[in-house]
Amino acid sequence: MSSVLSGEADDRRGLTTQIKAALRDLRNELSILNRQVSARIAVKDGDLDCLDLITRHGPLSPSGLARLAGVHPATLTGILDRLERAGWVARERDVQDRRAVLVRALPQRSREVFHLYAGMNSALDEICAGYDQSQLEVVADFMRRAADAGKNAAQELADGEQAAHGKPSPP
Amino acid sequence: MSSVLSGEADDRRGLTTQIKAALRDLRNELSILNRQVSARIAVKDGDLDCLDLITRHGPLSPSGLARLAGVHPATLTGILDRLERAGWVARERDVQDRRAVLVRALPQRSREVFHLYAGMNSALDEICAGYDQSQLEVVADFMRRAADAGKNAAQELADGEQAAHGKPSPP
DNA sequence: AAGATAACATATGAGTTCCGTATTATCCGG
DNA sequence: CCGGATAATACGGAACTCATATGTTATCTT
Repeated sequence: MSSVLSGEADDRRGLTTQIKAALRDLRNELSILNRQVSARIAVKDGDLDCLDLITRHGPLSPSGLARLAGVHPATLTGILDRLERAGWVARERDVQDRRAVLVRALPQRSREVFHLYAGMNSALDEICAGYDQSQLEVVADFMRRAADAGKNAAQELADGEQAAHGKPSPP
Repeated sequence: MSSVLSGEADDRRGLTTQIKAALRDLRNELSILNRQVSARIAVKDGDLDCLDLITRHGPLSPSGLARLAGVHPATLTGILDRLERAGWVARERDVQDRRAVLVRALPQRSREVFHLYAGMNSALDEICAGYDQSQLEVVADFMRRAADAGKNAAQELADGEQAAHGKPSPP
């Protein structure tokens, strides 16, 4: 068989491994950056994750947010208490369903956190400037797929947890 | 002025914005995945971050790890206590400097966590299979740069914190 | 249509974690 | 050797997490 072909296959395998390693690294560094930013605005890093979710996924209910963030509902109450007390978010009752609450991010303070990410932001601009358009498309595409894969993997783990403690598997 | 050129510039700007959004999303999803994995092995998610760092950056000292992970040294003592008690890592005294300690990951249990990431792992294999070699190189390269940018940004924030509380700026 | 049931958010409290500071052990320069 | 610096940990108060309980409102059942 062709050594050229198997050589290419090896390269691909190696690259895939490199990508996984880079992804672990990336997650870790971004996680640390997140921690530093959190410390600056005097919230827990989990709180900042939630704030980010609230900002991006519009006004939403605490229970929805709990599912989205993968935290216990009671924990989320505490998180929202802190975010609300510090003026990051507002709670308002849902007019459709008066049991429910809608949480929305307040725009004023959001600028602060944006400013803290300014360094990372401009660094990313510089990095992106080094690629051509089709390459940027590849990168954006890859990251969206990877994020989706992460979401699915997390969901499967959550479901598995469910199955382990509850009924084995619904028919 | 050329509408074609400004159109391309607009596309690039849009792509850069998309990449930043995708990166936020990616970080968030991976963070949630991390939380689920942590819950499965009964450790805090910060603990898992540290375990990952220990695994990847070989045996290292608690103080080095504290710097690397961006956590308070006293907090790290607690983290290591938990990881050690559960059999994830071992502490051993450094023979060169008997004040110091070396922390190393124990291989046995590491397989468990590997298994929990199996779903994500195979999903990434599939995703990577959809790109050709040069595209994979672009992705790997981008992620390494982004991780580096994150590290620098976090470092700058940490230094700024230092400057804010200590001397304004050393000459 | 009325009552039972479920869903939503939050209160409560026990157990755990975080982190500023103090303590102990060790290294290094003079 | 000794004084100062550095590594890791001990300690304790404040803060956090989470299982469970509670009060309110919606939805289902018959």
